Amino acid sequence: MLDSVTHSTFLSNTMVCDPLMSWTELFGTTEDGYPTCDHQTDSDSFWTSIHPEYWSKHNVCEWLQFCCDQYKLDANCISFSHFNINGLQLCNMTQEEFLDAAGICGEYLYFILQNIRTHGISFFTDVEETKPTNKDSRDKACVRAGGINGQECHSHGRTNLQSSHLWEFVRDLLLSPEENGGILEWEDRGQGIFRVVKSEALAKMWGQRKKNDRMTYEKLSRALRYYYKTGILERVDRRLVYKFGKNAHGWQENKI
DNA sequence: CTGCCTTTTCCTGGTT
DNA sequence: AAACCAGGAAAAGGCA
Repeated sequence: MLDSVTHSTFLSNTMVCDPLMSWTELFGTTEDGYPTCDHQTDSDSFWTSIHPEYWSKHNVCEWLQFCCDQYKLDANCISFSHFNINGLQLCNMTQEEFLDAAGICGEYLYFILQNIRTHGISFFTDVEETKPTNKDSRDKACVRAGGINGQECHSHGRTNLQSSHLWEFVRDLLLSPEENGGILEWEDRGQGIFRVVKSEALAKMWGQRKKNDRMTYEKLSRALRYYYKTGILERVDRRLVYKFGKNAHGWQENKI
């Protein structure tokens, strides 16, 4: 875990990405914990049951997160601040705008979105059958383990919980104000300093995520303190205030 | 089964 | 006094 964090922090995306990897190698038929049947999840059907144009802002965010989980995309590629839009706005984005916002994963995500829009499909197996020319295969490279997890996602797929790390949960909550409910607040957006406004609510929400109704802020904060050691968080000498460290990624504004 | 990692649980003691 | 913060220790769970 720490390894992947370190990599994503110190290597550029282009370095992480291997342009030679084929579509199939990355998304295809290898098991990799994602056998074909696993794509038939409730989440998949959710995303195809409602036309993207009718997705809410929250849905858009969830969809991106779901894709990161399901297809092992590196969330670090995506500028989430650019996707604080509803489904209609998402569908109205030009390909160029979309690529700008979604970074190196953009072509692949754009392709998935267009497939959902036009064919109502999102599964990888479907995508695979109608995959574009291999020039797009370079985007696969942003595939890595440890993508962010879908917050409050309708998905109950195994992969969601598995990749659910506390700091990513906190980060994602900060990045989606609608879902946040004032639980967390940026204190200094640029420096990654944030405050836990409602500690008990945060613990409860985290407990829900982990299906653990015994979670408390005391215990959650102990887990947060362990992040000081790994550089995910840095200590801030104020009550209920934390700061993202050099090994945390994906929280920066306008940063891909 | 093993080892590693993150998180949970519990605890003692200090601070606001 | 209640709510936090600091970490140690140990154990639970997930994962490769």
